[in-house]
Amino acid sequence: MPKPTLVDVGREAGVSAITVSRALRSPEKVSETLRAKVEIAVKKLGYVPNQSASTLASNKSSSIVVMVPSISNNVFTDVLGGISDALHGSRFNMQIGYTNYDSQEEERILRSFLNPTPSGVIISGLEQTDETRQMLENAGVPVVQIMDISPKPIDMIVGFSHDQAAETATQHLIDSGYKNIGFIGAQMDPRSLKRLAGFKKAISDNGELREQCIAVTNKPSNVRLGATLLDKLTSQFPECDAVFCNNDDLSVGVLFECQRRGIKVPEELGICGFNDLGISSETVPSITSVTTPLREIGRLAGAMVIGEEGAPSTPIVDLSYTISARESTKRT
Amino acid sequence: MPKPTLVDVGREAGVSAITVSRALRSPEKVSETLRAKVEIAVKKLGYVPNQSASTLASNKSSSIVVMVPSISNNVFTDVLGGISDALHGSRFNMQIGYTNYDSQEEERILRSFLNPTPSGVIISGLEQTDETRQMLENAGVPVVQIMDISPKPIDMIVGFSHDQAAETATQHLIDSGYKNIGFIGAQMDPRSLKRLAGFKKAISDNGELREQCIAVTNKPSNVRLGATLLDKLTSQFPECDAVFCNNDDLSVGVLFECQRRGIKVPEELGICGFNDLGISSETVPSITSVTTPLREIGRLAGAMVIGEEGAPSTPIVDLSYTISARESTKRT
DNA sequence: ATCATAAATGATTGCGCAATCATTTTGCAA
DNA sequence: TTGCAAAATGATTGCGCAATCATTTATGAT
Repeated sequence: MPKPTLVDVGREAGVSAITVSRALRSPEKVSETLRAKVEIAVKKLGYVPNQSASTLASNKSSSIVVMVPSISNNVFTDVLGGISDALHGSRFNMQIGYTNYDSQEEERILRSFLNPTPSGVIISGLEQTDETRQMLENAGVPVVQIMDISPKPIDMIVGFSHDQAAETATQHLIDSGYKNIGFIGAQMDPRSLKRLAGFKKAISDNGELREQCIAVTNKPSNVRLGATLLDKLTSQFPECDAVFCNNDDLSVGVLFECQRRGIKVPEELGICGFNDLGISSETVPSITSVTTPLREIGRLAGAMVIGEEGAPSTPIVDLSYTISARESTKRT
Repeated sequence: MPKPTLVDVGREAGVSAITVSRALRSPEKVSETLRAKVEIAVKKLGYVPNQSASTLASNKSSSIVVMVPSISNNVFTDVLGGISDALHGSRFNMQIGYTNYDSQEEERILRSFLNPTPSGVIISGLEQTDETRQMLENAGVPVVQIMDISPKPIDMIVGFSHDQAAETATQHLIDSGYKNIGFIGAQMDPRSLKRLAGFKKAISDNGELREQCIAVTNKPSNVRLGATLLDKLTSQFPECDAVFCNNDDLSVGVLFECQRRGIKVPEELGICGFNDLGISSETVPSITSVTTPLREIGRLAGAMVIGEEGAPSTPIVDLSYTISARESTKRT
């Protein structure tokens, strides 16, 4: 038997199709008895609404488009989890696009996702192409940029300042007594570059910035890369006594490499990571990291994009970060 | 201006709407000149096909539904990455559902995802409700179960045997000279239970299985939990000299706890993890783990569900796992 | 009872596209 | 040139639903 339609349900319940539609979409607008009859008919026939037809007829889909650079990056799985939380129980579902850190790809994917128009868009970062921004503005739906912060978002934005977070973390290393601080970074996307900028600012403000204190790569980040980059850093910058890492994969990798090479942490080398992904607090010694509100970003973005009550009333939400000072920077 | 439709493009190109549709969907069926004209018109108007209308008219959507228990579990991000790889460049897109390890929730989500009928379904595990299996069979589309293995899949299946993998890993511990081997597990879903069964079998085959050698919880897994469960295990099973961990989060947590408590690995305690998620090979000492083909599962499932050439020809694909023996079990 | 008003329900139409079938044009052998 | 198959293009229709407007029924004040 073919899938039942609204007409079938109507026939079963002895009412017209449109009444069934109403009973399902706005139960408060139909009488109690009728609502009950419809419910029974729906159950009996196993009726499930056809999304496409609904979207086509009403010209609005119930999906929230989420654009992230990567799925394998733990940072974004946390954010997606937050969005998922916010959308759970609402009538909206999530449609995820992976841009692979490529603005052109982002534009391409988003273009196809915007027809039919979704109910809202959540998009990572500030670096959309002009075309993309144009599309988003024309779409006439709520748009929430996430991860970063800016005074002029496309529509709304929730995130935090990567420069400031990195600057504060670097200052923490300086305050802990380290003199020759290096920077290790992978996957140098725009937010990573901002972290580098924040690092440079803190160093410059406290003395002289030397180019050899920076070891970065554009490869995707992983634990092993932390070891590789520490090698590179210590060979080009032997007097290095602390490292600020772009993210926690790297900082963990650095710690392990220190253990292998017999470098004492925090005495001979201080280590600070970024994002505080859960393992940093568990290693021995535990690793200082910048705790960022990833899940909260997702949750707020979700709430904002669907206009949920309880969502922030301002379109710009600058969340705080905290330095979780741990053993890896505790020089006595 | 409103979004252009096929009719608009047709008018612009001086042809009928249906010809435009054909030019876009099966370019080989229209003349070269016309194809060019249509292409120009499409570019000029910025035409993007309306998915809903297309789906409604053709009664087939171009999405592949993927059901996974959780997004924050690294295991599934790897698998999703593999599926994403397989689908990239094809005309199919991915629609992801999170079941949160709940069969009823899975059934509910899947029901809504099946109308309109997608082009295929990829679903984790074997434990679907009868209703769910029924729905999937009725849908008449390719279904690929993943992660586990079974002689009678709903349609197709790609995975590996969790019992066997765990049994082999436990045997590796026995062969390494450990005498009192414990089991640590979190998030005891059906596959975890199979691993436990494999563990028990290996132990029983080599002596006597004692209940106190097992410490498990249903909480979601994380690194800290490894430490907690090691505490529990060593208090109920003090003579324990090796642990097989349900997954790598736990094994890493166990290693760190050993470092904190001054337990020598691998001399006083051997450690073996599961899934080999990338950090196990980097810790000091490195941790033995069961390397499982997560990304490959995703890639094959993707290829199988879209019937890509290069996909396996058999509906049941039992992938291999390997024991990556590392320092944490190298008793000299 | 009468009427006014609101609440409840129904009929019609079109969203944008693709399936189907109909028609026109092209290529080319005889 | 003619004829005919094959290729190219077009016209019509309906997918399932929701918006809009029309109609019926209930409610209640006088």
